[in-house]
Amino acid sequence: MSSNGGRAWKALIDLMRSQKSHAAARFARLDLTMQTAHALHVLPPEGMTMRALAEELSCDASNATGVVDRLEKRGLLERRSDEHDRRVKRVHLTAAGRRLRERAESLFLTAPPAIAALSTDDQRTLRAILERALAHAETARLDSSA
Amino acid sequence: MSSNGGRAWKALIDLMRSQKSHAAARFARLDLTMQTAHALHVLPPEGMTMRALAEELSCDASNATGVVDRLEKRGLLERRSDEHDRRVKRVHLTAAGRRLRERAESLFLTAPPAIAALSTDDQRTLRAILERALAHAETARLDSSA
DNA sequence: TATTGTTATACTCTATAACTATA
DNA sequence: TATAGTTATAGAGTATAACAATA
Repeated sequence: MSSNGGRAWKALIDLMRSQKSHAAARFARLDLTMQTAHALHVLPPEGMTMRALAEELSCDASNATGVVDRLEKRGLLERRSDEHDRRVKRVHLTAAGRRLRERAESLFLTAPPAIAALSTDDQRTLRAILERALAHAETARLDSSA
Repeated sequence: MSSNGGRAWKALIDLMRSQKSHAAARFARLDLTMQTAHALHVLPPEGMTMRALAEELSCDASNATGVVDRLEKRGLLERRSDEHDRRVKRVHLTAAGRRLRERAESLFLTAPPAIAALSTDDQRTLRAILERALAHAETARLDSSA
């Protein structure tokens, strides 16, 4: 037999696979991919270094350059050189970027049919368990970078 | 405030994002990507048409050609022309493909640390709820293709 | 005419290595 | 020397359009 954890993981993979194109299509209407949408999502008002953004996007720094290039070309964000360390560039959302982010935020929080069809109880329980799993993931991430 | 369903969806996206490279790295040790691993996973003993495989992979038929090309080049599967309809090609796993699939299967069922760290109760509940969500997704899929 | 599979094309994501300009 | 960011490159996933062979 297989463990519940293993089966849960398999179900998680299958569910994401079945929902992925649906989710991507919704972001595509804003001319965003999951990755560019996430970049808008995590950029704080005070900006963020390229390095930190790459970390947030779970990708190599060279890929963050491309993501920022595409968004900067559309005027959604801008690079500013750091005054104290001229190697560093901080990325800031523009007004247009903040407006688009508002619209993207609601998509992250709109459950697709497969989730919306669950009972209220299931939805609440699912949320609670996934947030506990995320907390474990975050703890592990911090431990490994220490 | 946001709905639990919306929050659950957001947590699902975040969790998959944080686990994706970890999962991909495990399949990479078998020289498989998530997509090629899934192709091996779904191929039945009697083979499958390119069309049906593309449907299973949730991608365009032209992309299935590429996936099958890569696996065929490694001798993991083979294309056979259908006898009754010569437009159709059926894809079959080879012996080597079946052996590799065995090894890949266990990876699909091995929970990453973030899931394994959950309590036994949480793991069982998570599995049950996700499988219900998957059932909803499957129902919707069948309805839309009817 | 419609369908199956393929090719051609273009864009995005991903990783690695090499480079630059700073520190 | 080490670090921040970039460029170059290559492989993979994705979608659309056009095509040949077959039905």
